[in-house]
Amino acid sequence: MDESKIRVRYAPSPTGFLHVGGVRTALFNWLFARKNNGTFVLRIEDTDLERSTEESVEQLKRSLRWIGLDWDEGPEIGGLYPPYRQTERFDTYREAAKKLLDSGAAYFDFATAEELAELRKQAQAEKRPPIYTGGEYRDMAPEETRRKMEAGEPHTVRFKTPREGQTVVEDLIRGPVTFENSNIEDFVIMKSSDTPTYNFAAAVDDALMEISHVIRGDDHLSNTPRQILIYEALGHELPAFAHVPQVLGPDKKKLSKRHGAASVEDFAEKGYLPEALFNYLALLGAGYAADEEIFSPDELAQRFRIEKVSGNPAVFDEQKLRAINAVYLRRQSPEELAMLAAPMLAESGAATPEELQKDMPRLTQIMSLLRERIALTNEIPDATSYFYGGELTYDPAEFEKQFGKEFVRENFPELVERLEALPEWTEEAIEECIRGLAAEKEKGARHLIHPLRYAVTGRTVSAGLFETTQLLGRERSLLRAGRAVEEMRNLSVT
RNA sequence: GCCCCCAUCGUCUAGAGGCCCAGGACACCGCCCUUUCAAGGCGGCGGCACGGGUUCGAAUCCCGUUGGGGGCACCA
Repeated sequence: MDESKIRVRYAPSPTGFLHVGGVRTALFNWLFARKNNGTFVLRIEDTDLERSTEESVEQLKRSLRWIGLDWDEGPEIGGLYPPYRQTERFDTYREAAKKLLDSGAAYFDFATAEELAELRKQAQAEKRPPIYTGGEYRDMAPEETRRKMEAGEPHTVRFKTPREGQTVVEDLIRGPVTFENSNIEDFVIMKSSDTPTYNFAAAVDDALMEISHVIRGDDHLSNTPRQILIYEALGHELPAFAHVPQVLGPDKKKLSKRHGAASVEDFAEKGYLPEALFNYLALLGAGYAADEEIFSPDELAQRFRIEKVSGNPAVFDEQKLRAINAVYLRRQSPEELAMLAAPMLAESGAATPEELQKDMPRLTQIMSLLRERIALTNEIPDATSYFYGGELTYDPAEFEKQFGKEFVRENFPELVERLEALPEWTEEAIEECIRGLAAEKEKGARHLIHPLRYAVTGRTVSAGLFETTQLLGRERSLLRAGRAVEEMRNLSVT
């Protein structure tokens, strides 16, 4: 196969945020294109004038770029077959419709909405499938049609579906899927507003844009025979089809906002890295070997095989995404993380932009301490806040737990004095100081470490205490430790 | 109701007739390391939906049942 001829497309309709299920099919298209040196086309399917919005178009492009899916042809880029927005291609569809009308593959239908609803009701009552076959209009005499047209009667254009035979979709993932033509109604291709329906516009565009592989959500599988019929009537060679399953929530229902997060921006907001979402989504149902799971987009593309994509719907597992995100976070350099953290800290009010500006090297060190302890970038402000500011407020119950013990009461003040006297505020000196005192008192160092940790960080968990204390700085550490000594003395002796 | 798709641990999956009394990852549970929490190391729990075939042999092939998903618009 001539690889340069491989053309795929992602064709979203701009009616809301970019759903992760959507990104995943975009992703598969992208991977397939990159793997085969093909072209990845972005086409905006905005024929639904009611629901399509300009914000959604922008949002869509932003989300795609955020996660790293760049398109080779499409809006803002151009390409061989512009325009890439269906609302700008209406003439093309009208022309194609005319071609089908002329060849007899389609016909004008004058049935009103009420008549159609009535037919549907009737079919239902008789427990027949509601398949509309055009009634008197399908084979109406040309003169009669002309007369009605001239009278200005509202009409649609319908496809004259063969009453017999079968249409088979050769699906790359599922194999041949056979549909009885008798189960396919004479579907509308041009609405009475003289604009195309989805099935028509999509098929016409895929044909004209020379799309070689249609990779899309499997909610379109049952549309495919209609599109094949259109292709054939138009005299175009068929593309290959691959229908990828939906992404489900934990309750096996289609993933939605109800599940917490469903769109790319939801996950971005929650603190996920684009690389991590990319990696996770690509893994979800793509049938990669399971021995390793962390891959770059290029590696994923090299290993991607469309026919290995699983045919069954995949449940979205945020815990796993989170785990992968943690891996990516750990892979970032402390410098990169510091760049990421600075604006977050400023925004959260934990530190002022000035002090951050002044001391990026310290933030960098902080991030290298905390890198392994966070899974989402959102956790950064909370995880680092105690490195900034002065005195802390302690939870009385926890404070008492840490400082109520006799050993602590007797020796913590001494520890603080010794720390104050330290000539050098280094990790090593601090450690020696603490361990030294503990040894003198013949107690495990942990008896001093825990209360000191609580005193200087305000929490019971942190990175290693010695390095933390060094990074906190002498002044801040001693201020907090001294304050703890005072509060300790206020504890009632029990 | 009709049409279509799908079915391996809780979840994502490996498995394309013997290599599988089924392997990995996440989650969970232990242990080790250790100043706490992570990270890391080691170990554990846990699954071929069910019933019939085909075959010397089936997670793998066929049929059915059940279950889940999707579609049945002048929406995409």
